[in-house]
Amino acid sequence: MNDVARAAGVSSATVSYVLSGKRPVAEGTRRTVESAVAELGFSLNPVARSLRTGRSVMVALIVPDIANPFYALLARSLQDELRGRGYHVVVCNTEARRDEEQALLREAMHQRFAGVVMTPFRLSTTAFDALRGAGIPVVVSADIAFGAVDHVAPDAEDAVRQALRHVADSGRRRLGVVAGPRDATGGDPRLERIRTHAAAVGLQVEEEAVVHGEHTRAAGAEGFRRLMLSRHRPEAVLCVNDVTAVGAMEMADQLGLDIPGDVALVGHDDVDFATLVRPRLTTIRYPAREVGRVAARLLLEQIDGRTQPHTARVSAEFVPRASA
Amino acid sequence: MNDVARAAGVSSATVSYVLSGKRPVAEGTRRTVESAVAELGFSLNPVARSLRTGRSVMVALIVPDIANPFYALLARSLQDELRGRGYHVVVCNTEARRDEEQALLREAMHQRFAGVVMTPFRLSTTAFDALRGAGIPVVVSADIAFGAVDHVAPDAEDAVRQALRHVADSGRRRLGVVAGPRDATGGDPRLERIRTHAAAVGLQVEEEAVVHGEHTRAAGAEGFRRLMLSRHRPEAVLCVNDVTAVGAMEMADQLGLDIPGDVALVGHDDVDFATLVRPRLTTIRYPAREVGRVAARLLLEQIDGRTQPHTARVSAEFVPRASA
DNA sequence: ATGAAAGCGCTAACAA
DNA sequence: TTGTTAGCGCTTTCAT
Repeated sequence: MNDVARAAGVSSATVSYVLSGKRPVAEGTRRTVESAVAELGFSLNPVARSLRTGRSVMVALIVPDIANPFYALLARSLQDELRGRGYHVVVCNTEARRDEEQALLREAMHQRFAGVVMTPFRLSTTAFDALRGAGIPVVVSADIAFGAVDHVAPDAEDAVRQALRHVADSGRRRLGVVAGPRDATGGDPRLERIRTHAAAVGLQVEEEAVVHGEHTRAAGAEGFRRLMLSRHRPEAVLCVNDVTAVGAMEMADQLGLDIPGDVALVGHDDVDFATLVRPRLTTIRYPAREVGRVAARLLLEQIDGRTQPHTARVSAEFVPRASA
Repeated sequence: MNDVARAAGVSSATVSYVLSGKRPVAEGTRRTVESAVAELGFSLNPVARSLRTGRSVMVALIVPDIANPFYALLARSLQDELRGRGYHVVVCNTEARRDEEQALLREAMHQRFAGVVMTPFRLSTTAFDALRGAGIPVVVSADIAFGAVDHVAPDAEDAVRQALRHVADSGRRRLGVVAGPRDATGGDPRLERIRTHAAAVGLQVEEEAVVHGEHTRAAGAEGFRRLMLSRHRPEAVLCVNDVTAVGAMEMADQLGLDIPGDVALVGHDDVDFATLVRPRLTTIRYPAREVGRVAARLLLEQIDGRTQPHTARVSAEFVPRASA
């Protein structure tokens, strides 16, 4: 920057102000500086800037697994929205483990990240206090709220109600659920929602018809197997997300069970491959792209000065296809 | 850091040396400092460190689209390997566009990134000279080499030969190819490999049986459609990757064509959903996880001082399933 | 074995 | 309207 200042015959402060526009600069001076900048191909050093301002240009996206297509699409969307404002997205995988979640949050603080977008699984609901204290904007994308931070929450009541009515209408009674991990923070809201609406349409969700596991293909397969081998085999199974649902499908194949003939199957999320599997997966869509957009919006609002926490609702939607 | 120094009754230099281990420190001093660090919950400011050393702790992963499951898995793998050494992965999407590729490379320089892992598509082969000049480690994951930079290259001759023999053995003669974009740097090596080995097993690849397009589902569908509606409809189609192959599958469905009955289909990559579609996709596996591992290894070697460019070969493998 | 001090490149008070 | 300057927190040379 000093080179530019010298070339333009001004002080480095003036160069800084020309570049940032934070203080009026005489037209002529501005032009001289700008051409010196162009001449020398100069550009600001973001690291020095970060040190001085205490804020970097990196936004952490902290999710269980970027290889899960839901999070991959969320990452893509978030980046598309943030790039225009000059922010970069650092992707971090927690594997839904509490220690990783905490470690990554700490790291985000140390690195003075410009913001954090996270889907926490096992964090305590007060885990973001430190970040907030450090003035780092946070957006949580989850079924439940985590303290007083911005929250992108699904509006899924209608969709789940429709899904369950759809299942009930096909004459099924006994419902099974492949739920999330038992020790996730706040339990499993998707499971609770299913319970609530199941009751309303006369569906039974026995205690032993709920199996818990991680949000992975393997866990989905295993959970589904347990359900199918239980005394009171469910006639319809809802899965906590599409990845587990696909695991369930593969297991059905192995067990020689027909979907939806022998058992109906419903997922959550509507990821890319939901229309690729056969039968096509009936699911409750939670739009990753829009979640990314909304998260970016909330984050930028905070960066721009909003301090009051907001909750934005994103509508889920029932998507009946062939598996139920 | 000054707080720690004061608390321990030493200079900040000593604190720095205790933390970095770059100079011997008396056992007693070390302990005093360490407990002061623990006491105050101190940790180094990575931004200040980056400013001073001229190297940040961020590694850019620059790919066409992180929502493509191949790249998503590559990202995951790269992070798993790099995290232990304290590096973070910044994911950048180019949409395979030259201007984005260049812009992101420039940005990586300005940000003083610790390294760049990239799958370039339309860059000139000298595009990395500037980065190299700035001393920033680069690893390219691509079919072709890009100048004198580290290169993770597929070793695919055997796999492609097997694939084509497999197709030939099933009695097909006319081969179609859904290839990559026409203006990609270095053409389309996958296409060329197919051409070479097709000749060897007596398969014909007519000029009009090659269609070009992006590596997307939509482009795959469109390319496949053109092939199927051409005068000399191919009896087998090879796709540049699995995403396009799945697009082709969907198009086959729409056109009322049976796979592999009416036309055999082979993909590239073996992404997650290759076993999810029906029929299961026959493909040429290119192991994303290992690509990530190898890229990380090469990158770390450079960070640790190697300057001589290396090429690492990763074996592709023919995976016969139901679509061909 | 340890300390003093310069300086990485920038921003923002304060001064003129 | 512009300049001077202090420092952000660290690493590293040089001195002790």
